[in-house]
Amino acid sequence: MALITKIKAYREKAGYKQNELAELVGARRETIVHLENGRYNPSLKLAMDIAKVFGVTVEELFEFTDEPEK
Amino acid sequence: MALITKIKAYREKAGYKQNELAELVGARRETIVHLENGRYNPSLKLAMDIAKVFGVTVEELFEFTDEPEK
DNA sequence: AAATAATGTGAAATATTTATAACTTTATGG
DNA sequence: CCATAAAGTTATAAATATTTCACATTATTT
Repeated sequence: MALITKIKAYREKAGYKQNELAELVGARRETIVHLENGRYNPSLKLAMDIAKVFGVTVEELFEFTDEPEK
Repeated sequence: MALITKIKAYREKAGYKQNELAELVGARRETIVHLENGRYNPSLKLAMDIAKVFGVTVEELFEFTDEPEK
């Protein structure tokens, strides 16, 4: 399961730094880094909080593909 | 943060037992029980897999309220 | 009413996410 | 170029989700 996300694109479009987005959703900057780079499968709450910041659905922001992680 | 979910309503409408839904999404029956009863904040992957079974969005299926859990 | 199926509970073990912190690398502005 | 900001990495610890298992309760069928 590989995670594809558009967080970085939306974040830059909105003009936020990673640390600003982190603060908006009550997470650490490193967590945002890891998510933008598809490191892991976040909690539903965090995913929804981020989607809400950008006014998009979770489905628009995240997609799982079936490839087993190498 | 309290989690409200419509999993049970959709599951019954679709005619699945808890163990059948669990198998469809590769989880344990007890996990479904706990989710239906709002015990915890699932992973995004699990939430999306369940939503896909019912053909609805994650937002339609799950909602977080701000009340701190008692 | 008895038997069985379905749902619920809770504890212990395991897996995974998230936080924390310290450091590196890359971009950006003076 | 130099200074600083922003982004990325890695390791460890802490928190939380999920599995596993064993049993309890509630519903359903005969």
